[in-house]
Amino acid sequence: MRAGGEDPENGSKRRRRRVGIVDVAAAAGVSRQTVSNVLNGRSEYYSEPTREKVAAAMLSLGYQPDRAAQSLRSRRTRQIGYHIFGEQLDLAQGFTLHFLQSLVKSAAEVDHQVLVFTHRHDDPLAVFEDLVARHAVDAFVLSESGVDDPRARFLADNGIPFACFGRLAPDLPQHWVDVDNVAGMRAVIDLLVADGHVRFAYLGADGDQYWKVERREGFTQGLAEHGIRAPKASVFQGSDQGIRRRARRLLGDRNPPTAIVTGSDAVGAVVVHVAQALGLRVGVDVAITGFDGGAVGLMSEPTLTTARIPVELVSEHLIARCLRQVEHGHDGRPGLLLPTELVRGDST
Amino acid sequence: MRAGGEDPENGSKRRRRRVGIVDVAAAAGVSRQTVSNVLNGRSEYYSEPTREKVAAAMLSLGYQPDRAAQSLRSRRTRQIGYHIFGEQLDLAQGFTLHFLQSLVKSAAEVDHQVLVFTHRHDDPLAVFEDLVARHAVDAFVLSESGVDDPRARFLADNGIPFACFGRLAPDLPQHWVDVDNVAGMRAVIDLLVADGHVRFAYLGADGDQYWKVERREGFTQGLAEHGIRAPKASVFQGSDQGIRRRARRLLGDRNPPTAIVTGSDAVGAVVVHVAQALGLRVGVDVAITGFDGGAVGLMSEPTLTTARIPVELVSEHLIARCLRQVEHGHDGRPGLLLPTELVRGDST
DNA sequence: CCGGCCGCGTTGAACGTTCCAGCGAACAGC
DNA sequence: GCTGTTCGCTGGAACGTTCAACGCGGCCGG
Repeated sequence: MRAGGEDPENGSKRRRRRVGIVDVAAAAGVSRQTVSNVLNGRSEYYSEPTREKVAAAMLSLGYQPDRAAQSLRSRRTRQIGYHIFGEQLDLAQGFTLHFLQSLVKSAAEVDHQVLVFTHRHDDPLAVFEDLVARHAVDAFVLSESGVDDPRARFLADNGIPFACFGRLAPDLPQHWVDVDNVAGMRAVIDLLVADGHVRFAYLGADGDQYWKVERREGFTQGLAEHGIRAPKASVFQGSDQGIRRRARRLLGDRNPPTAIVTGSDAVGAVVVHVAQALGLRVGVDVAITGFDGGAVGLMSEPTLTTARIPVELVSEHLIARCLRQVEHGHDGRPGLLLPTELVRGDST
Repeated sequence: MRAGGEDPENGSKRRRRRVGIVDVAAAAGVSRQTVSNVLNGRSEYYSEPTREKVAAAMLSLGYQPDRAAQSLRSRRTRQIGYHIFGEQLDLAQGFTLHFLQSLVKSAAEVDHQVLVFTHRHDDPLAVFEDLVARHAVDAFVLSESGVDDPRARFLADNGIPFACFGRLAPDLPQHWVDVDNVAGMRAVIDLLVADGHVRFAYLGADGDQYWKVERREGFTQGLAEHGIRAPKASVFQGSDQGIRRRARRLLGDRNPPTAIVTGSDAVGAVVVHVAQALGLRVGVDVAITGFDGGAVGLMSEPTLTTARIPVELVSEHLIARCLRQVEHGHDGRPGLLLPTELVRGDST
């Protein structure tokens, strides 16, 4: 029975009241507090038979706890804030949405919800304080966080719980989860070397985010391990346009690389693009790899060989870390580095 | 002064209490209710001088209303639920995120927040009812809504406020905002015809969503208006792979189209891709157009000529429609059709 | 001069939950 | 037998806000 109209049963006084904890208590023949205890799983305060009675009553009355009331009294909102940049106009959007979906799912599993917000341009940090002051969220999840992320610094300074997707400076509390970009990239190189490639190039988006630097590092380290030296000119980071230009130049060379490693699926897709425009068969004439494992790589043709980021694990851990801080007031554990998963596509 | 530690000023009793409406009332020398009235802008219940006193007190105390308490008493959460599909693995993701950003911004402007959620697979509709029953949200915004969207039908049946980005069946309350795809596509055709194109083809993603059908319709209508007939074979809707194949076939023809119109920027980018792989200069040898005006089209090379969806307007109206229902219990206004904006890129 | 109404306020009572202190019974230790 | 402790449970009192109802002076129409 969904919502609905009249209900004579409870028409004695005024308008129909919401079924609350008191109704459940009455139905189960216990006190409010006991119902509350059952609801919150404080198993040391009730016996098994009581739990069953209460559970039955809740079910038959279709009881749902009221978030607002719970929040007011317990000072916990069961909501996690996710900061989304307002302008962000690049191809990483696909990945961001994918991550957000995953985050929402992970939060739902522990009965939490995700509140998405943007900052005001005049004071980008104010909104973080506001949201927690007004009791809209318990904690924050930040993605695209740089090592010296001002948001993280601000939150840490104010003792507001948070967790970042991306590493943080050592003097900040290590509330982060990240993937091992170096290892992931090295695995990609291993695969390419095993495939017999000898001439390599690296293309990535510009910026000094940890992951961008690391993936490039992974590239050179991986090659070094196989005794291959990457010439300076073959490693490039730049804008979308710059990458296209460089890719064209590399591939038009009379001694072109046999494998182009890129810093993300988005860049990889662009390079595939350029290669095909030059009449090359990707996966045959030249190998191209990405990094991420999201939709972009899967939808490209040919599909990209890539290091998949375990998005589900990442978000799960981020949520867990937030909750730990909310409950314990801190999270003693160090940052968490997760491995990527090598996914072989048709581009190599 | 941000948060902070000790504050001797109020150390008389227990721990430091949150600054609430009563503190403001005391500081301003008025009653709780008056502060509340000022806060909620019920201007018929207070005079201008009182308003100023209260405002000054709020400012000096740094008062922020507590969302939880407000929600509990007023039965309004000031939160809007946005449903995001859990699996969605296509290139429209970029647009979805763009739209979400815009929605968040529009909501923020009327002091509302956006709660993102996904459905459970066993009962996709349950979560909608849950969220409103537990007082987590006041209303829902649905995007990617089909004409006969089951979510919209469910919400309408249960009297839950909502607004859709996308048209709805006539027997449903017309809580929707949409763009005029037909007109937008016709404008694109007009431009192409003015540029001297004579042989056209249409490529779009498959599916029977209103917008997909409409954009295709706009294509044929637009051509008809100029006395051009589009042969059956030149109009195609299919999967990503299918589109690539068809594009290759079209462009490899000995009498290829001079302009390829596509149903979205994502498809447009793919087609640009294919054309370049065949050695064609997009914008010179062949014109290609998109539809959306998001990042994909802007980041592609050359940039796509496209019909831009006024995302900001759309989300603004969606939020407005939600609020109207929450406040009035309904929204008498009919669906809203917004025009697109023709954006000329380098692909034509 | 009276009744009604309007402008501007006020106070008590919710809203639905969890916190806090306590309480009886059972069960132990000495 | 007395004290202490744990288990399971209870009722009163918040949490910070808005709702509902009412007060009171002044103004207006009759």
